[in-house]
Amino acid sequence: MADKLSAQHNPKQNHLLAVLPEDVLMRLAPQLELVPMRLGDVIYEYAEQLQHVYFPTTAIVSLHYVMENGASAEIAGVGNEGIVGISLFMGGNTTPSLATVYTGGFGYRLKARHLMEEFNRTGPLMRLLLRYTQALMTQMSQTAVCNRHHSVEQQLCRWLLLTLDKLPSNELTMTQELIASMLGVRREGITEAAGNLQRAALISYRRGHITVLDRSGLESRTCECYDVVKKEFYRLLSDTGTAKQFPN
Amino acid sequence: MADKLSAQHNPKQNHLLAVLPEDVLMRLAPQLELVPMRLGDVIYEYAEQLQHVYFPTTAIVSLHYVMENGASAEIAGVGNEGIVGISLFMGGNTTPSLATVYTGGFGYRLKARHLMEEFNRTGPLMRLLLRYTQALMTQMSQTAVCNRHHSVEQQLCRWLLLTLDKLPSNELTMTQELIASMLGVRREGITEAAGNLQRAALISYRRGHITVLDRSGLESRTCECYDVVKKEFYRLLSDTGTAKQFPN
DNA sequence: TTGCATCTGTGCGCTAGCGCACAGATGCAA
DNA sequence: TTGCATCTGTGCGCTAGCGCACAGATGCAA
Repeated sequence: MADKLSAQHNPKQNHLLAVLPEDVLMRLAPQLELVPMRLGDVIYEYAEQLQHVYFPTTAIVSLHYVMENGASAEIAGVGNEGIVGISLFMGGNTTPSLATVYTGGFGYRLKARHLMEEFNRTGPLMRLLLRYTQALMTQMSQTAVCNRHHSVEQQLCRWLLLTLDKLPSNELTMTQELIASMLGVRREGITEAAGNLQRAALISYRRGHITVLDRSGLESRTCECYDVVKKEFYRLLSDTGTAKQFPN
Repeated sequence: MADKLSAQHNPKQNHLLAVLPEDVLMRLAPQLELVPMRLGDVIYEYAEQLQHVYFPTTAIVSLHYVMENGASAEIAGVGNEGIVGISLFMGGNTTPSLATVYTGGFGYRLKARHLMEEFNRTGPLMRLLLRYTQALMTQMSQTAVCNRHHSVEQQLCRWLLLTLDKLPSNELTMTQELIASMLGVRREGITEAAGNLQRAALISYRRGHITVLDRSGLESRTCECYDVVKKEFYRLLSDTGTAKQFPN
């Protein structure tokens, strides 16, 4: 099993780890622990001291806030382009939001202490993580803008595209109910919007599975928010000053 | 004039500068330049290299995004508790959003080079700014949540309270039109909500001026978002590890 | 192979907020 | 002191999205 895993899995499947200079990655590698991240797993919640950070490879994590009345809203998503647990190095150690796995898969986790040792060298890892954090802030900002001004259908398109960008295939495994709770809208609203997209032959879906058929069709149907976020991630993480390119 | 200014103005009116250890502030102080920040001044815009960062003392700045169709939405606000220009030290040097002064006043500006010199010492200033950035992220997140789930009246209350927290008095100088464009809603919506608050004797207003009469009344009328943001700022900036207390 | 939990589809009444239009109030500039 | 730009108030029709209810489809577990 371990052999099989190491054949299939590699820390460089995570883009942040992939762009680190070799010497930094060599120092971290012995501490990186491949772990399954299962649908519904809570990676952290409010007022909880972070013990680890996670570099997802095939899993996707949602950062979201759950209100007193139980309603929720996603703030940002983290997949193979990022890291879960930024409040560790930002200094707050926790946030009012939750991090929950919404697409099961794998990731590499690293003990808080080991991350901070490398971060405190104030070298490439620190610079990379701060740039990543800024990109994440852009995603949060654009979520706020999009929630304010755009239709459920536009938001669904944006969300599908952002999720797709973190996946190797064009199929998402998730129910409409789950998408609705991520976006903070009614399930029926997603049923209707997804129906429109299916009739337009942009996606096809069956119980719990969505396949994107026409990516550029979705792009033309979404709002500008998707593009803003994508460009900002590219800008911030493709020229990291680490003399390595961000995988596209 | 300069004498009068220095009598009235002090870098420690900005809370971030106030909690810095004396030796750090002493190094920065000669480089801090008191500048007026006038209503409508654009502190930075997209794709512009930051030349300075700003520590507002009496001014308030809005970080907002303007859409292709001209509509806008505020992402977060920065007053005497913060700094404008975090993308400088985060490494991105710009953001897709704009920073515009919406309450005129003063602030201290610091050349990018001088800020980075101190930041790169990786001491108390760096730790403080990263914690502040995390608090700002919470504000952005909560803006997203609030935009999704809460009524215009609740949002207005939240916004008034957050703005009030950055001001010395209980009077805000701004038109309903300006508030509407900050929140990204119709001006008529603000007229209606403000009318309700006035009839409830929580505020009184006249053309361009809003006076808050009953702060706790506003607090009981707003959503949980205000409290989340306020507590998080307090938590992150009151225990900075700089052995000084954050002014309340 | 069937049963059943769960997912998706549809309909309906309701309302918050939008866009537009225009009247009246206000207060600064000349 | 007046004129006028600008701010605030109000009304109206419209619609996106909500909450609720329930029917039918699906696909996994036993």
